[in-house]
Amino acid sequence: MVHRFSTRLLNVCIGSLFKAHKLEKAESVIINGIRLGVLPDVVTYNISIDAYCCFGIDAGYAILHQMREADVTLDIISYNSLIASTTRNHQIDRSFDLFDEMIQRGIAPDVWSYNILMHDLFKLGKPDLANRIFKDIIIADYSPSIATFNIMMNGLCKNGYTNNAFMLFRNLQHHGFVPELLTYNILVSGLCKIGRLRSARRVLKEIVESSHVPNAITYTTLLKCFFRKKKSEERIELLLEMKSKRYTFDGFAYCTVIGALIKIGKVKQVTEFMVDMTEIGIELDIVSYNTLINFYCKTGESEKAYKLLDEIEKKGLECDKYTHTIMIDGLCRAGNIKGAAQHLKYMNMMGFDSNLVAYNCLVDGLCKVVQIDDAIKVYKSMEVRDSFTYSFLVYSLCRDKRYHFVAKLLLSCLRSGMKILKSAQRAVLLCLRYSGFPGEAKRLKSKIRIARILNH
DNA sequence: ATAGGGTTAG
Repeated sequence: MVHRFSTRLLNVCIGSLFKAHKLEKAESVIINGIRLGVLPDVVTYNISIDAYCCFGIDAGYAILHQMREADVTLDIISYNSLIASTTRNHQIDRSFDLFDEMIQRGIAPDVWSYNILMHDLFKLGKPDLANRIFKDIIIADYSPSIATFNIMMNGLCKNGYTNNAFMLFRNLQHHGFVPELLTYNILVSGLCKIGRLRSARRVLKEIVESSHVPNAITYTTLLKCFFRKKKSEERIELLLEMKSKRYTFDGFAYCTVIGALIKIGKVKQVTEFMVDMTEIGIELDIVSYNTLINFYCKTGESEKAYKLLDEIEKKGLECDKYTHTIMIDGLCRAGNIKGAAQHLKYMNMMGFDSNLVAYNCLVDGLCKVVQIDDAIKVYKSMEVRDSFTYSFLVYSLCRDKRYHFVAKLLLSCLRSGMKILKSAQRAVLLCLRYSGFPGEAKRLKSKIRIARILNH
């Protein structure tokens, strides 16, 4: 009895140590426990799996081996934790292997396992398969949890079936299903994504009527949608509503609002919100810093931007690829192309997973100061390109009257299956037509058509 | 475990 109590105490202890990211401390507590005769049980190991999975599946999987060596029997929770972490670690394909392995070991999946599996299938863009599992759960009466329904509705929304999600929601309600705030937020987000603002607003009303209190997530989702839709009156109305309920106005909301206001050039309002944010005492994270640095880059206050960079370092935060990209874009805007190129080099040295946007900013910057040959040089050195890269180049090549080169570039872009703005395509055709090459324009047009058909 | 935030063109 004493023993069991000690192990429970051990578990509580290492649980909070892991939560505080004190891995080594947790490890030493486990080892000391063993020395004192307090043996870890399956719960101890499951907590460890959860903690180690943030370093990848293999780190979590290693705990399974430890369990086998310690002769502790794996249970369904061990596997569910592992399978759930495949989604977070972008290794969804491995979740199916783990599922097989689990069944082979004679561990029967529970509702959680099926929930995770559904979620993975939706994430992989396979709503049909997810739907089949959902039906199985219902038919076999696996006692679906509220998460089952939430995952189902969210997955439908994310895969372009928002209307079906809504139908499911009404159907469930009809059968006595009581939605939680999360359920409502999923629907609001789904409706916003397909631009059905009015329905989204109606759901907001329903939330209040059902005596739930909408939270910051509800509001930021709606607000982002309003900003995208350029509905200025509703935007202001909603902003006021958000501000009047201060407690729902968190760092996420501030970043959304400030980011959107920067985009539409409302400098004065941005400043007000920035003052507000610091007065409320919101702890700035790297995303907030990026937002603020972007603001100072856009207003040309580079000293302030650099000051924030110092602050990031002092706080022990780490600049991410967004910070660097924003700086590169800012340097270009300030006319310091050399500095931007240097910063990009530095960024490459640091080894970020993607520097495509930063390259695009440099190409755009070079185009804007009409150093088109340099822009082409950078373009040629890029390993990955997207429609932005091509758009920047196409427009400035047209302006520079390099018709044949731009025609070639446009075709290679389309042939590689890349989408490019229709207006950029039109620009090239118009250029050719009105510069004495109507025949060439015609030929290019049919080539574009063929490339489009081949890509479909 | 399932909902929300930051960069690039037009």
